[in-house]
Amino acid sequence: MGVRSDRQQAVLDAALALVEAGQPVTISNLTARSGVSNGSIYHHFGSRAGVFEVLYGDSFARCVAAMTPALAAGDTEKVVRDLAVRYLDWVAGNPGRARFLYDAPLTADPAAKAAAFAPIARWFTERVADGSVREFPLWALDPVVMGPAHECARRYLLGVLDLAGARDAVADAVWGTVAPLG
Amino acid sequence: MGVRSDRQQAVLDAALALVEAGQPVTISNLTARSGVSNGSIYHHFGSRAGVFEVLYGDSFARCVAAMTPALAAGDTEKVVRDLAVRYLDWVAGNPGRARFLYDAPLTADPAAKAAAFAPIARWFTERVADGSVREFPLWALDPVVMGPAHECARRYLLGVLDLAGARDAVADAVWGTVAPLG
DNA sequence: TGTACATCAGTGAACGCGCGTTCACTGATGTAC
DNA sequence: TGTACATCAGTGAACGCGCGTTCACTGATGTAC
Repeated sequence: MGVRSDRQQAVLDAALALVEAGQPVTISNLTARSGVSNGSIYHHFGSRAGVFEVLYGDSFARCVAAMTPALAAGDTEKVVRDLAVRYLDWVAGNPGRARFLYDAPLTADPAAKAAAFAPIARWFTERVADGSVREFPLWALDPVVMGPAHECARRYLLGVLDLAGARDAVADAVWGTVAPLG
Repeated sequence: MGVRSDRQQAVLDAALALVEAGQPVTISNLTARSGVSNGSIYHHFGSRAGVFEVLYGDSFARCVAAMTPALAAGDTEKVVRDLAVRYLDWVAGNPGRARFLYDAPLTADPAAKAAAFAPIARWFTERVADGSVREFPLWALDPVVMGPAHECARRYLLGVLDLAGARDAVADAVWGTVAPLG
């Protein structure tokens, strides 16, 4: 999806607004929120799932882009903690997109996701190699190391957890999962 | 819900089987799988949500019951690792119930859940007090400390993670979130 | 012991509703000659 | 400079479908007297 017309953007914006409002992303809700007719939505996106695919790809890229600047810090512990905190802050600032990523996790192909994550993965591979981080299998990076952040994000999106109040505890825990054994 | 009739149990079994098969738990699917008529389901459970409530309470209790024996071990690290591993094993052995707990997290009242979790919470409170475990806020126990286990369980249920192969990495990480700083 | 009635388990056709999708159509904007 | 045609954006009524739920009903099992 190259250039995006005003109408396409209006539909995508409406989809996000609906998710944020906790309302179902139905075609009729999309037409009501965006002012774009249902036929026009099908003309541009092909199907309801087509809207979701675009929104998913968009959101995933934004999320990773918000995290990667953390790698710039020099200190290993600071980088790890900052990655976790940046993720939480992105979720808090983009609840619609985050909900979207969790609700439709099989929408994008894994290869594209892995490519986007590559810089972060490489950073960890290097630190494992030089011992500044505990050894762990690379597949564990997102589900295991970032596990505390993910679970807190999910509960925040359900409305049962204060994410701002969880920042420090999550950063502590995430660093704890990879900190060298004392 | 005190004594449970054969028919009630048949409906609950069918609901679990449907979730395990990845099929939607609709009333018509329940009648087809269980042989119980839709009217009878409404007679016993009041509504579709009524079925879910019973199943949720049931499953949560079983899950906690599968974990608490871990507290019996003497060594602190062993207990923490065993809690994580027992949770993963319960999920692997009861994918239908687990999927259910994750899909309908607001079905049960938090007080009942907290009560069931109390023994485990108390164990951690004691270890925090005597320093055999790092200090962390108690609300963080499930989402943060058990975060790696939860995220891996969720991805296993989506079919994108090998849970048996994740046992060690998860146990390492969970212990890392609470291990005393070296 | 018999009779009348209340209660409860269970049935399955029928309902209204909202969903994603289709389709015939309009109108504006290139493009060929 | 016109004219004919193709292409594309956009419309909105209508479709079929599956859903949760309702409801009038049957039949068996207490219970009162």
